[in-house]
Amino acid sequence: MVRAPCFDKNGIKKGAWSEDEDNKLIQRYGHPNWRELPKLAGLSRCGKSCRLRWMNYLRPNVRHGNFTKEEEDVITSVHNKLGNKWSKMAALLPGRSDNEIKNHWHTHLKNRAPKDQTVLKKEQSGSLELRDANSKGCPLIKTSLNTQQEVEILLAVLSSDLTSSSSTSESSPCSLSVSDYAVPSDVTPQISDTAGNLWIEPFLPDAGSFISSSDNMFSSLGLADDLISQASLQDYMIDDVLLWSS
DNA sequence: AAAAAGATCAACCGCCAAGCT
DNA sequence: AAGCTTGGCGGTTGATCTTTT
Repeated sequence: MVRAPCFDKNGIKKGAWSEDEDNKLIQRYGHPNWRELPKLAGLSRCGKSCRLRWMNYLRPNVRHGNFTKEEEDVITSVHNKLGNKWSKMAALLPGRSDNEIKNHWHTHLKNRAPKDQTVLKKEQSGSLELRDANSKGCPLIKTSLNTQQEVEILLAVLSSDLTSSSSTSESSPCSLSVSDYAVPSDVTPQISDTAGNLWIEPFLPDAGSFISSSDNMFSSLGLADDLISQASLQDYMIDDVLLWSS
């Protein structure tokens, strides 16, 4: 299930690694420069290929095989909050490589998402929607895109809430991601509901568990403290919300 | 039994940020 | 300040394996 070995025009070998190559790489590991390492080890590989082979298969304590339920829970949880941050997931799962986690997500976990989950959808106009996947009607939330920071707050709040609510019910967490949203920096934030109230109002400061359990997430997004405070959540029911941008 | 379709996963590719010159 | 090098990350590919028809 690997690519057949071959050589490119520069004489660099590509494709599956042989046992002999693995041994040479292991013997030379520790050199501070990945690009120099293959020369010293007598390998016809590029530095990147050596690094990848080492990180995914040859480094000590690397694990392969079935993922445990706990590992899958970690992956699902991080994915719900941060999207495709495979390296962050790998940091939380000793012995697992980002590549393996990524593969496992695409082949096993991704398809387990329920059909009635709430999903975000990027609109052609650049607006942002939150809607039930089965609903053909109005989106739960629809807003003009604002600053990248505003979008990240929106996604962070929604994904965290839906994830936390899933722990007390049978429903599964929804999948949210900020990766697809490029937001013009000069657009004035405008998130409001049909009555013209600021969208953030349902999330007025509340020193509840939401904030304390989400500090790391917000910190990782680089959000200022006052914005984190604004993003706190109280009695938020996703199905009750219908917000439109003006 | 054979062909087709789907699933798996190792490895490659391009982009980006940080560090160095 | 600008350009270059390097390591790291996430998306994608493609060969092989497994299941279905």
